[in-house]
Amino acid sequence: MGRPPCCDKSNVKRGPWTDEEDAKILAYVASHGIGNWTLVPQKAGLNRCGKSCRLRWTNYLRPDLKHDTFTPEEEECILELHKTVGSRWSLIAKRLPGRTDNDVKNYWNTKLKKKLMKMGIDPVTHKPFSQLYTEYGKISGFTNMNPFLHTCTRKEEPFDLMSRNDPTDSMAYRFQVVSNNQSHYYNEASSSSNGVMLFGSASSGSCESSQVGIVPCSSSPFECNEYILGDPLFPNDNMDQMQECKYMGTLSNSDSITVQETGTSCSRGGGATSSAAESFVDTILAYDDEMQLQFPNNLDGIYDY
DNA sequence: AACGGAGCCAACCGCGAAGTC
DNA sequence: TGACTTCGCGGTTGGCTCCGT
Repeated sequence: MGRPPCCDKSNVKRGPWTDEEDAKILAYVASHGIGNWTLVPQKAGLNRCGKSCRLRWTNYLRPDLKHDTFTPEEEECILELHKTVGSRWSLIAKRLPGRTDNDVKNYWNTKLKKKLMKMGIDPVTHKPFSQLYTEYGKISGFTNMNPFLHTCTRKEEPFDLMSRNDPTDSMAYRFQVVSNNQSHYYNEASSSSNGVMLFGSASSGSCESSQVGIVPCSSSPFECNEYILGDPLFPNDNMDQMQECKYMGTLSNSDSITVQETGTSCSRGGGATSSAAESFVDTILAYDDEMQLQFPNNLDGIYDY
């Protein structure tokens, strides 16, 4: 059973708002203030969905909104914030008085994204394409791997990311991709519309300390292996192995994060990781085979990789 | 003048979170 | 506690305008 519609969509007006409708909302808000939006159409005498009324108010009619073009300072601010939080438009808009998330989103999609691309900068990672190709090459076997790995290990476990002023208002996600010899961890900057994940930055889970370019994270440390431990597909013996190797990420002064080893016993060498990765892949494939046998009709062709 | 493509932006959609009973 | 309602968000779409041919 789906969620019931907020209103009878066949009987409400849609599309562009008229001056008269705008005036009714403005008059209603002026006398009643902002409250239950589902009641607004009825009380204001509008044949519109309440959600539509709210949107019209928040994106266009609010008296504190700016309707002029973005200034270079605002543009700079958007770029900087997007570099940090990705496409969390409402977060970015909160830092720009008079701008809505819709404004920022549209401005990004129509102007800034293209501008960055013309400059040879990836609008997702904010890194030069040349640098991305280099990094991409380092993750050998990335494209040859089972594509399931690119998406299945997304850990829907938000962690506090950056937000230098307000540590509570920003969340991001990390990904684990097990490649040939290493586990790679990524902060999600955004995901593309076709479902292919795009990675904001990478930190290596190798046993060597490394300095990697990365979107700035909060000062609160994290442990990479915690994301693997909760994975039901990951064999227990390998989990134990992973547990031995702990890394701590901390924010340095610059826009980078230092990943360093904090565990006392890091027994995992390249071979061990490779074996862990292979076991992981094998487990998934075995699980997949089992599913195929159980539901041959449902899975036929869907996971054709 | 007519047409088509690109750019732009307001509005819509669907989902998850938060709130209420 | 769980069902239901409302809100807020990010992604997407529809349609208008501009511009080149």
